[in-house]
Amino acid sequence: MAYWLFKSEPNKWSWEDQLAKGKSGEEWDGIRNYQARNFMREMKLGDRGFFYHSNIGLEVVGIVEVCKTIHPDSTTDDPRWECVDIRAVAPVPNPVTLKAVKANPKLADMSLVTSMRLSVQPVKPAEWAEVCRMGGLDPKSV
DNA sequence: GCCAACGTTGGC
DNA sequence: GCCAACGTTGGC
Repeated sequence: MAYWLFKSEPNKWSWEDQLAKGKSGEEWDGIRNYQARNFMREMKLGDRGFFYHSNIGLEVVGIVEVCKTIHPDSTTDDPRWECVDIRAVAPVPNPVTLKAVKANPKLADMSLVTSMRLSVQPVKPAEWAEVCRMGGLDPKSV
């Protein structure tokens, strides 16, 4: 299983919005960046991801999973843009802030730190476990 | 609201 | 194919 990180501005699409969609999930549309799209193409059903609030909050607030693999983005007619669907799995009991990520030497190479502007990012298994631990989650249970 | 980083566009 | 101009993202 692979791990990812999804960024969203909470005033546009928040963790609460995602939670409200429940098990059916929601299209992760609006991505207009090739790198981000290419990562979504690599995603498989059941892959896990962090849900990160950018701009407001600046913290990892939830765990999501990929519930539909790559398909055309319904918000555009441009065939270049595709996306996956994700659904909420669990909230993070103690949201992990960007500040805390930056302060943790183990996470110095995380894309969140090194590729600040990328809106869909891969997360290494060790980083996944570390952020889960910081958030108060057992990595084995999510 | 500012501005740095960086991706994209378009003229040549 | 280069590179300057421009637009967007996102932390601060």
